[in-house]
Order: sequence, then C-alpha cells, then structure tokens
Amino acid sequence: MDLKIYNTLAGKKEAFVPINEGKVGMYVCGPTVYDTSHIGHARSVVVFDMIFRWLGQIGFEVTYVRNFTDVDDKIIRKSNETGETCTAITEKYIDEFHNEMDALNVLRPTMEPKATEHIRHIIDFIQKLIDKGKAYHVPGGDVYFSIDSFEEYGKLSGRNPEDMRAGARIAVDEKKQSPLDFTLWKPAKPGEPSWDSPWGKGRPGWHIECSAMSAEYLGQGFDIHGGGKDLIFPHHENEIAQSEALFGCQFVKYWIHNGFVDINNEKMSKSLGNFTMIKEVLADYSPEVIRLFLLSKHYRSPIDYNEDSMREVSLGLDRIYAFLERLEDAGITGDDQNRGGLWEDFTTAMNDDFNSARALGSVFEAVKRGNKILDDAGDSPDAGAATELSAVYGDIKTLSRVLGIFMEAPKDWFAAKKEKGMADQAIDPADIDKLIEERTAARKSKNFARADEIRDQLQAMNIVLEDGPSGTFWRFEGK
RNA sequence: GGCGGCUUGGCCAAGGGGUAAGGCAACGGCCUGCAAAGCCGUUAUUCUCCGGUUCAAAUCCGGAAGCCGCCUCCA
Repeated sequence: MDLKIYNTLAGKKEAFVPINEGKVGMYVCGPTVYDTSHIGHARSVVVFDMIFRWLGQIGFEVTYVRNFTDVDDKIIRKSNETGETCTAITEKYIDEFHNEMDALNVLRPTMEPKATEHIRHIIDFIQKLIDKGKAYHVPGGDVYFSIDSFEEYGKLSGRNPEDMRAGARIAVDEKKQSPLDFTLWKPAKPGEPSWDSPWGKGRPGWHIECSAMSAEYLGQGFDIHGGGKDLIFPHHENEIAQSEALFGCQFVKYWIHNGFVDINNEKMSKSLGNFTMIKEVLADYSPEVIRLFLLSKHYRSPIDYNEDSMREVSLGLDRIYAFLERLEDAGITGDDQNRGGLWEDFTTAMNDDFNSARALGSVFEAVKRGNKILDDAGDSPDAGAATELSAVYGDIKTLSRVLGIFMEAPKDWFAAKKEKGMADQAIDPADIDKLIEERTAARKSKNFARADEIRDQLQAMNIVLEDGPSGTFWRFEGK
C-alpha cells in the first residue's frame, strides 16, 4: 500500500509521488528563537519528526530542512527589554530548543539553517523579484511584494484578495500599492541588527527567509512543506507567491499542517496565562509519555493537554512496557527483520496520512492478543506461540523507532519510573523493602489485617504491590 | 464579514457507503488469603438534530444547532 498525504493545497488526501524517485525534500518552519518553547512547538516538531522517520522507514532518502528565524521584531524587542544582544538571545534559545528536542528524542533535521546566515541569498531573491516587477522599493527603504503581480495569490488558504480587502482587519499603509502587500525588506533603526543592501541598511521580513533558504537547500520546487495550521495564512501563502513569482514553477507539491494543542480546552494565549512550556511538561512526564500523548491523536486535529489525558497515556504506555517485559521474561525476543501482522496494520495506518492514532490502536490490539497467548500458555509458550510472539516483539521494536516510543528496555523503563517516584516523594527504597518484608511475614502467619494495612499504607504513596510466584514486587502508579 | 474544521459509549479516540478499532474508567467472572497485574464477559441497534439519495449511511447530499481555528505575531 502506498503513502497518502492530506495536502492542504488540494484540500484532500493524495497519493504521494515525489518529484525525484526515491528522494524527498522536506522543509518545516522552525521556531523564532526569542523565547522558551511551549507544548505546541513540541507537537509540531514531534509530528514532523514522526513523518521524517516514516518516510525514511519506507525507503525514501529524505533531506529535511528546519530553519531558525533568528532575526525578527520580537527578538529585537526582547533585546531592547533585557539589554542582551540579539545574538546572545538567539543563541540561548537555539541551545534551549536543541536540548528540549533532544530530550524528546527528536532526530535532528538534515539541515538547520539560520536566516542570518543567508542574508545574501535573501537579498538576491528580493532583487530578482524587483527585476521581474513582482516587488517594489519605496522611499524610506521598505521593499514590498506586490500581490497583484501574482495571479494565484490565495490558492493555498482559499482566500481571494478581494474578500480580504473588504475585511476590516487590514491596516492601511499609504506606501503600499495594495494593503495586502507584505514586507520583504525593512530598513533598520539605529542599533538594530542590519545588513547592507541595494535599499540601504536593513533586515529581511519573515516570509522571504523560508523561500530563500528552501530554494538554497531543496531547489526551486520540492516535495513537502510543513508547519502549524496557523502558518497557512499569511506565511505559507506568501512563500508560494514569492517563490512561484520568481521561479515560475510549482514551489511545493504537498503542504502538511498540524493542528494546535489546547490546554484544558482553551487555546494557549497570553491573556489566559496558560502557556505550557516544554520544560514544565518534561519536569512532570517522561519524554515517551509526552510523545505518546502528542501522537495519540491524528496530527491534523486539535489535541487537548490536561492531567487526565496525560495520566491515561502514561498508564497505556506502562501496559505496553509490562507486556514487553513479560515477553522478555518468557524468553521471547525478536528483531526488526521479523515482521508480523502488527507491522502490516501499523504500515496501513501510517501510510494513510500518518495516522499515528490508528497505528497505536493496532499496537494495543497486538498487546492484548499477545497477553492472551501468554496467559493460555502459562507464560511458557510452545514453538508456534513463541514464533508469533517473537514477531509481535520484533514489530514493536521496529515501530518504536518510527514513533520514538517504547524504545527503552522494559526493566530500565520501570526502574527509571521507580527512581523518579522515589525522588519526587523522597522515599527510601529500603523503607519500602522493610514494609514488604513485614507484610510477607504477616501473610505467612496469616495476619492478613496487618498485611492489608501495609498495602494500604503503600497505596497512599502511589505504590502498588504485586504478589507473584517469585515474590512481591512494587511499582509506582501514575506519571 | 470572508475562509476552514469539528460534534462517535462515563471520559479520550480510530473509522468515513456494507452493518461501530483501541485506551482509560466501571461492573461481573477466572486467578489470589484478599488484592494487584493479565485474560474473558458486560457497558453505543447506534455515531448532535432534521430531511434526502441508496438494496444499504456514523460514513454521500441539503438544512439546523453547538463548539473551534484562521483572516494580527503565533506551532
């Protein structure tokens, strides 16, 4: 089965056929590095990380470019507020971004260009647009793109310029030929970062950097361009206008846009004060729980971040690790050459517009089936059962590298969880062991009242006991 | 005002013309001293509502209601 992608430009799912056979060029809008990243950034990055991994998994050679916007009004404003240089600010937040993405097990893109390292390309791009009559320079230094010069303006977002002109929300600017014209180059005020250009000292507008850098690394037309839904208009619309006006060919074949993360059913906003930062989420939940949460709903739908959802996701992840541990204890392993029915289901789901939610459903189904086989076999499967279980194990290991989840050894996963629980609650494991010993003794002498009292006491600390044939084990429940 | 999306069991969430995946929760059973974990069973004749097309609709079409996003920096 072949890959289908929902293409914003077409408004529907389309068969994915790359421009050059076997190769994919993909550009995703990265952050403007002036502040700490929030859970919404994490979703976009994790979703495209999954897409990048899946394209690689099914055999494409992917060139993945994600930029840093490191010159921008917001950065300058921050610099004015804090007294730090713009460079100090952008370097700090690029570092932070990298650290957080590494923590979330996000693979580095093939290239991570910065706008400030491509000013020459940007200036060339703008000059050529002016030469072609697609852009114009006004007294004072601004260069604008003329949307009237690009007939197809609005084709990505489904808007037409006439409707937008009629709307009341467009600021009137006397210097612009059309109110919708957007900035390609703006003159610098004293003290602001600036570069020499044919239009005087200044800096690029936001939209032009992506057109210039994508052309530089991926060519004049490439396969996939991604970003958050909010970027469809105006950012991506403007990119299309710039690039197609200059190159005269289709800029991007497939446009992919991810949905937003809400917080307790509200949009993240400054006024609500509910910005939830990646570092806060990482402090509360393990990276795999966060990834599982972000991939548990289709990437185009909105997803709601709240404690209940995170708890559920966490329990689900434990369930899968418990199954893997059970397999390993039964002597079952597998490798990624060993493909079974789960892999088929997973592939079908992923090829259907990267439907990770459905893909995860198939993982849980396989876990349920596997647990049943183990139950029936009393955890000593015969050769036939072992073969089937081994395929499930191998499939999970393989798909874990696509999702970036279930990658730990189960024993390590639960050990880490214990450690975190102990650290969070300042629990000494020796105390737990002592209580368990006391309970074991109580059970032996049939003093079940005392035994249950101890169990309740531990329960109050989120510690759950499991009495098995080889003794009593304990684990933390929750995050 | 313009453009787009969503509404599936107690909660979360797939499906998107052929008779409702999965997770969490709950209840009953097996197991257990009792539990936990795991498994089995039960929990939507029904997919916001009203019409229509069809042998057949949650899925397509028309209409209504509610919710949300974009059009301003935004993942």
